Amino acid sequence: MNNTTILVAEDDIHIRTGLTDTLESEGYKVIQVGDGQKALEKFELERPDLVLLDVMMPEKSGYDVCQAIRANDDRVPVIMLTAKGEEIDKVVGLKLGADDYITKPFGIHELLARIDAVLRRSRLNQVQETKKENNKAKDAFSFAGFSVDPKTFKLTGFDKTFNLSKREIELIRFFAEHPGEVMDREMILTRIWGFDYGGTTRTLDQHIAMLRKKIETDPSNPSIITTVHGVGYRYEV
Amino acid sequence: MNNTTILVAEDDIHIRTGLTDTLESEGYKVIQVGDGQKALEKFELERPDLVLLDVMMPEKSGYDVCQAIRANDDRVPVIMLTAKGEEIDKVVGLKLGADDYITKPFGIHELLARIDAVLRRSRLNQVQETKKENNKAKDAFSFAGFSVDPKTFKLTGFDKTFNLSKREIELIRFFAEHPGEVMDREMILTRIWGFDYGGTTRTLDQHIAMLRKKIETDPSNPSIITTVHGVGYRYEV
DNA sequence: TGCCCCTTTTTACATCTTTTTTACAACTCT
DNA sequence: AGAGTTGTAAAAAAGATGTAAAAAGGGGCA
Repeated sequence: MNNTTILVAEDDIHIRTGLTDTLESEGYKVIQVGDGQKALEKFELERPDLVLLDVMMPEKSGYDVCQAIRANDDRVPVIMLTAKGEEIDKVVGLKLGADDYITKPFGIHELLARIDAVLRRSRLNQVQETKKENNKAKDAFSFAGFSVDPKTFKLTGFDKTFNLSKREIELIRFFAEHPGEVMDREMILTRIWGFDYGGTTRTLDQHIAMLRKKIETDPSNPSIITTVHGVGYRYEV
Repeated sequence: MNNTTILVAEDDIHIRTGLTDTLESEGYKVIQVGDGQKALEKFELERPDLVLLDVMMPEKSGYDVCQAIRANDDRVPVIMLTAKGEEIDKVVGLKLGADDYITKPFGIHELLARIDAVLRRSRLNQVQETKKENNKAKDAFSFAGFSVDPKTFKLTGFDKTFNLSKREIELIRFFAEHPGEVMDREMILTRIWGFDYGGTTRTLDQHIAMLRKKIETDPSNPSIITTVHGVGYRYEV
């Protein structure tokens, strides 16, 4: 278990609750607020270990909040969330004091990786807590008899080798992490494509079809990733 | 037992009483009103723990009520009920302050899940009550000697395994939750198909027949789900 | 910049599943 | 027996999925 508290400041209710649920399921304590003013209040009150700040918020923008936080705490890690097209250069470039930024929509792995990274850095700064590199994300894993190597983007097994794309790796990893469970489309899209992915659900089907071509013996009659009509897909164990 | 009070504002008498009955049987205290004006009055008077607001209501729309509530209480969770095709984006998008919305017709499980979710969040905000994820909805349960797993959509038992559809899972769960009780058709349709389901009652019979094919030793002479003539069905204990 | 190549997303249509309705035979109750 | 109810196969409708191909996006590089 983990005692790290994260303050999430984001006005979009769906993104906010999505973030909250995800972070809580990762073992973080989460405080969520919907505008910049409340973010500051909660920050003073709770002194979280990390702050996720949406740039566009009612009352006070993420920029303002970040500066205000930095004015009396130059240590707590701050990650800015920016929508595509917003001027992200300013966040880092103008030295508002943010430690990182991430562009929406972002997938869960990307977010968790950055949170890990900034937390690790801030802790190294505070104590000389030499923490072993715990980078599970890049370790090879096995899937339905294949071996998947995220470092080389290769899938090998049964005397075959395929190159995988980034999405394919993410998808396979996701299924590998949930053997036997039915994963519904919304959940997959949210976790891999991002909390506010706006695209169609057919994108996912398309990727599934591509994956099946590589991993299934008979792609038109899949036995590894099966369809659960009206819900999603299941990685058969 | 539960001391949570829910204010239900909905003009359709059938949906409203259906909601009320259901929520009360779940242990919530319910205050029901039929228009937006009364919703506000009751809100001030009773200060419920959660508000269910139909968007289309006489006197004052759900939007208006939501805003008015938010004007002096930015904490109480509000869930909007919208008919299919109504512009739901506005609910969340225009930042009226609702915590969630749900599109009619909705089944009871979906509603209860969302109520649980927003209540959990609002409580997490108030106290730092770190509550473990208590997701009963996804736990496997047993039914007539079978095991039913909502995570995998599989029914296993007696050396057999079947894949279940979403409706079948819902139906089986419903019976499993009410062993020995006679469940009348209207109630089953309301709870599973939604509070304003418009279809015929034969739909249910058809689904029962399908279920019996999977679970009964002799489907034409059922012993697990029996018929109560003129009323509905019963899950024999 | 403009072009090329590769990945990702969207589109479009065929196909397949599930759900619902229909139709009629069988059944229940009085 | 008669009226209403239920069982259930089969048709119909609704909806979801598979997938090829087009379109869009995104570097890298001349």
